[in-house]
Amino acid sequence: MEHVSSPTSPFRPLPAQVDLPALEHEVLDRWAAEKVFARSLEASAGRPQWTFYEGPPTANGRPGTHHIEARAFKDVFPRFKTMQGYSVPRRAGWDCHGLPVEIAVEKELGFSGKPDIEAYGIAEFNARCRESVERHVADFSELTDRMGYWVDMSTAYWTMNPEYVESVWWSLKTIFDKGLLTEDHRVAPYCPRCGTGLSDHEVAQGYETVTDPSVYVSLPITSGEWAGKADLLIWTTTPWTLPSNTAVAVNPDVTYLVVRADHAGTERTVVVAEPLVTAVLGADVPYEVLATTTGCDWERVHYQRPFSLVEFPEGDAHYVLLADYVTTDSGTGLVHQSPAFGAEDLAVCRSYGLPVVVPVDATGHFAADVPLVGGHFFKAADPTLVQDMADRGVLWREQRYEHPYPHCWRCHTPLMYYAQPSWYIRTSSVKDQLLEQNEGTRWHPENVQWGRYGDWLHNNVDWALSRDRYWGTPLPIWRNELDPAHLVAVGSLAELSELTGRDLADLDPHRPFIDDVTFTLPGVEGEFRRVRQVIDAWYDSGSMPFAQWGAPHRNQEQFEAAYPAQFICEAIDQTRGWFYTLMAVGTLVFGKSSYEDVLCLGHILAEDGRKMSKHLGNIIEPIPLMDRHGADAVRWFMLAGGSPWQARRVGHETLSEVVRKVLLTYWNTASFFTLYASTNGWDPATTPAPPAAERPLLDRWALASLATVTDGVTQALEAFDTQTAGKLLAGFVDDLSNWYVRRSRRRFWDGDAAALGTLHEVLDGLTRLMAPFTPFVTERVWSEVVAPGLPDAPDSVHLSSWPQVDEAARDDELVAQMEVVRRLVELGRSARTASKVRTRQPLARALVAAPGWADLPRDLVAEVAEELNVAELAPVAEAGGDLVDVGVKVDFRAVGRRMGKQVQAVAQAVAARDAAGLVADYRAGTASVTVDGADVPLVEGDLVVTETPREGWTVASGGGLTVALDLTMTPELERAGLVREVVRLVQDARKAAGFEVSDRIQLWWTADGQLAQALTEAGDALAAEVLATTVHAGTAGDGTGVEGPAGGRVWVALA
RNA sequence: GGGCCUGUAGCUCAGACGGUUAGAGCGCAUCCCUGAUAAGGAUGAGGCCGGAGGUUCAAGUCCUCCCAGGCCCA
Repeated sequence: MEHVSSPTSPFRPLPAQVDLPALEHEVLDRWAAEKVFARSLEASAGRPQWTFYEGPPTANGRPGTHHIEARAFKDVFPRFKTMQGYSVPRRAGWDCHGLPVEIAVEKELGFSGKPDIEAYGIAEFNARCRESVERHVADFSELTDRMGYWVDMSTAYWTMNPEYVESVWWSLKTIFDKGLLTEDHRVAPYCPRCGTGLSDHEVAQGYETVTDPSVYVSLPITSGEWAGKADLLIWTTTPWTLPSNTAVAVNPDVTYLVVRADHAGTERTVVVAEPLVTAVLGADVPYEVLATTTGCDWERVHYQRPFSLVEFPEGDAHYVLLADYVTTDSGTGLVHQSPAFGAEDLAVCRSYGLPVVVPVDATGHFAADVPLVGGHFFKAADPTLVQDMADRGVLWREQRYEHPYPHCWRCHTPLMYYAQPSWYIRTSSVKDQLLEQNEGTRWHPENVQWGRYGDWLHNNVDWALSRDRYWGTPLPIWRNELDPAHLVAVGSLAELSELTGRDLADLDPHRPFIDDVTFTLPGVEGEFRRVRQVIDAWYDSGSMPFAQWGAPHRNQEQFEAAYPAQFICEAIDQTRGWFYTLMAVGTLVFGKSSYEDVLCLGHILAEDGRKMSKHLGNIIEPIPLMDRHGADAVRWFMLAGGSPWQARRVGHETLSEVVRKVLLTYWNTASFFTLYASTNGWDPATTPAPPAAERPLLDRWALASLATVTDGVTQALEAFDTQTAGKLLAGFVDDLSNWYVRRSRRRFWDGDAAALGTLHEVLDGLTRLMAPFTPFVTERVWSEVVAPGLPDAPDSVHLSSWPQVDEAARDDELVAQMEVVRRLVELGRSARTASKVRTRQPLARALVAAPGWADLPRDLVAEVAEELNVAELAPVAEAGGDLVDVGVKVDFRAVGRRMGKQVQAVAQAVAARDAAGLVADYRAGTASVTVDGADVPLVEGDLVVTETPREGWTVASGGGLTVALDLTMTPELERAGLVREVVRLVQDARKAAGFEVSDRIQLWWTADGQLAQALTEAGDALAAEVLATTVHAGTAGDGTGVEGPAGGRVWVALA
C-alpha cells in the first residue's frame, strides 16, 4: 500500500532525515528570491527604533571562524528585537583605512618600506589599497551571508568614502576648535619599518615576548669625592641607546651604597642602590660598604660615558641627575638616560637643559657616520655594542632577559620609543567625562566596566592621532608656510572649496590629491599647505555613529534618531580598540558616549585550546565548517555553548553534539508531528483541539512548560544572556521530544486532536523562540509545520512576532508534579535494572513513597505506571507498617531558616525519636520535638521522610523518593511479557522491511506452550498493536521469518 | 609588578538567595526502551569542588592569603 497523506490535512510529512547544510542553502536561496530580510525591515519601519552599531571589520585579510562569534551576537539581538516589534536598522560597515591594508599591499608589491611607496607613487599605491579593501570585503560578505547574519550590505558604510571622510573631518575640526587637537614633539612608540608612530591602543595589541640582552655597565666617576675611585653601575635592556647616553638618573630619596667587592677576579668599587646590592653583586659575593649616601648627594657628579661614538653639542652633559620616577624594583637604581628614546628621559633631561642627541634615523638605522654601528638597524646593533663594552672592560655583566616588548601590531617590527612631531587629541583632559560616560554604560560581563576597561580609562593618556602614512583619512589641518603657528582646520570639501575658491566637491579627499590643495587667506601672508599626516584608522571606526550617515553634512535626522546605540558587541580585544574610540569620539564631539549596552565576548580558540594560527596548523575555516555542520549549529555553539565571556574551544565534536542534541531532536519532533497530522488527515481548521483547560494533563504540562520557557527566554535575552536562553531552549526541546511525545505516542497514532493541536501550538511557540538563534532550521519548520496550521501566518518565521507568555497556561504546580513523576520513572527503571527484570515484562504492582503523592492527579500516576509497565501503583504505607522502614531527617533549609543555630539540636532530637511514630504525628500535623526543655513544633516541610520496603521488593530511592517493585511472577504476567516481546519483534520487522507507520500487515506465528497460549489469547490485542489485519497461527509460505522468544517465530507481510 | 578571568569526574562544563547523598554531556563497560529520532533511559567505574585559614548552626557557594593557568597592561 502506498502511503498517501490525507487530502484534508494541510500538513505534509517532513522527512525524518535531514541534511541541515543543504537545507540552509535552500533557505538562503529563498530569502534572496523572496527578499525576506528587506521585507522584515520594511514591515518594521516606523516602529520604535532599537539601534545597534556594526563595528566595522577591518577589510584586510580573510575572515576566520572567530568572526562568526561576534556576528552571531550582532544578529541574534536585532532579530529578537525585531520580532518584539522594534524597528532595527542594520547597516553593515567596512573599515577601509589603515596600516594593515598598506602592509598587505606592500607585501603584494614586494616593498620594504616607505621609499618604495614614494617611488611607486602615492596615487597608485592608494589605488591598490582601495582595490585590496574591495577584494576582502567580498570575502566578508560571503561569510556574512552564509551564516545568516542579516545586515544590510547594500547600504554599507565604507570609511574611505568621501562623505565618510568629510564627517570625520567635521568632527576633527570640532575637536580642534575646542583646543583639544594639538601638535607636540614627544617620545612615542614608533615603527621604524612603517615609518609611523603608533597609538597606545595599537601598541597594546602588539606585545611579543622577546629575549633581549640585559646589561650592567660600569661608568667611571670623573668628578667629586669618588672620582677615579668608583664606578656608577647602570642597567639597561636596550644597549643600542647607550651611544646616545646623556645622563644617569638616581632617585633623590633612595639610599645608595658605595661598595667594594670582588668581581670576576678583580676588586671593584661601585655605586648601587641599597636594596639592590645583593641582586647586582650576587647573593654569595661578600662586599664591603665604603659609604652610605642618598641620591641627592650624587647630583651633578660626572662620569665617563659608555661610548664615544656620537658627538655631543657644546655644553655640559654626562652627569648624575635626580628623578623621582627611578625605582629600586629592578636594575641598579641608577637609570641610564637617552632623551631621544624615552618619554621620561626626555622630560628629565630637558629640565636639566641637556641636549637631545639622535644617532638613529627615522628608518631605525644608525646614521652611516657613526663608528662601529653606522648603518645598523637599531636592535641589531646590540651584540656589537655589548661586545665592544666587554672588550673595553666597562661591561659589568650580561644576561639574557625575557620580557614582553612592544612590536608593530601588523608588521611585527620591534618598536622604538622615538622623539618625533605628532598630533595628539587631549583625551586626558576629558578623562572625567569619559569616566562619567562609562558609569552610565552597561557592560556584559559587568567586571569589564571597572576592571579592564575602567583601568584603561583611569590611566588615560593623550591619543596619538597622526600617522606618517598614506592610506588613511588625511588630517584636515592646513598650516601657514610663513607662520607655522597659524593653523586652519577644515570640516568639509565645501569649506575647502570656499577657502580655495575652486569647486572641490568631487575631489577624492585622500592623498596625494588633497596634498595639492593649497590656499591663502585675505590679509595673511603665506600659503596654507596641509600637514602631511593621515590619522589613526581607529578614529575612523570610532566616528561611525555619525560618519556612516555623512552627518552633519547629510542625513542629520537619521543620525540623531540612531544616537546613541542601544547595543554593540565585539570581542574583549576591543576594550582598548573600538569600545574606547567609540566612547572617546562620542564624548569629545557630543559630550556623550554612543552606546548603552555593550557585550564583550571571550575569544574563540581552536580545538586544542590555543589560538588559531597558521603556524600551529589548527585553523578551522569558517565556511567549510558551516557547510559541514550547518550555520545553525555554529551559531548555537557561539550563542549558547558555554559562557560567551570566556574563551571557548570550537571543534567538530562539539558542533556535532549541538546538531544531535538540539537541532535534530527539534527537527524530529516537528517531523513526528507532520507524520501523524498528515497520516490522520488532521486539519486544525476543521478539527480544532479542545480548549486547553479540557485537554489531558500531559498537554497542559507541555503548554505550561512552553509558557515558563517563553518567560525565561524572553527575560534572558532582555538581559543579553544567550547562554541561559539557550539552556532553557535545549532543555525544553529535550522535554518535548523525550517526555511529551514519548508519553503521548498512542494519542498521535490515533490522530487525537488535543495531542496534535497541543504539539502544533508548542512547536509554533518554540520555533519562534529559537528563530533568532537558528534562523535556518526554524524557517523550514515554520513554513512546513507551523504556518500550514495557522490561518494568517506570515510566510517567514522572521516576519512573525515574539511569543507572549500565555499566563493562563502557566501551571507551576503541574510542572513540579511532572518533575516528581519523571523522577519516579527514573527510579523505577533503576529498580528494574537492578532486578534484571526488563521493562517489557509487566509487573503487578509497585510501591511509591513521594512527598505530595496523595495529591498527584491520577492521570500522572497512570503515566508512571505505564512507563514502568506495572499494573498498579500504591503508596508504600499500604504495604503495611511491618514491611516498611521509615527514615526521617530535618529539612535543614526550612528549619535552619526558622531556627538558626538551633537547627542542629532539632536534627539531633529528630534523629533520637522513633521514626515511624514521629512521621505519623507529622502527617497528622501534631509533631514536635523537645529541645532544651522547650517544645518545638514541626510543621509541613520541616522533615524529609523516606520510606523503604523491607523484604521481597526491589527498591530504588533518591532525593526523598522511593520506588519498590513487586517482582512476584504469575503465569498471566509471564504470558503478557511474551506478547509484549513479540510485539516488539514485529515492530522491528515492520521497520526493517521499510513499511510506513500506517501500513496494515498480515502476521504469521509459530510457537509452543506458554507462548502459543499467550498469542492465542492476545490475538486481537496483538493485531491492533501491530496494525495486522490478519493473524495466522502457522508458517508463512516463504522466508524464515524472525526468531521470537521461547522458540517462537513470526512472519510479516503487507496486507 | 598591577588589573581581570579561570581552577568542580579521564575530557568539556553546569552549579539563583550559603542548607547536609555535588550534577550534566562526551568517552568507556553492561543492560534496557523504541510505531519520529543520527535519539532516549538505567547501572558502573571516576570527586578531600586548586591549597590554607576565617565568617556561620551550616561553605563548592561569602571573606583573606597562597598556588597554578590564561588574557590585558606596565
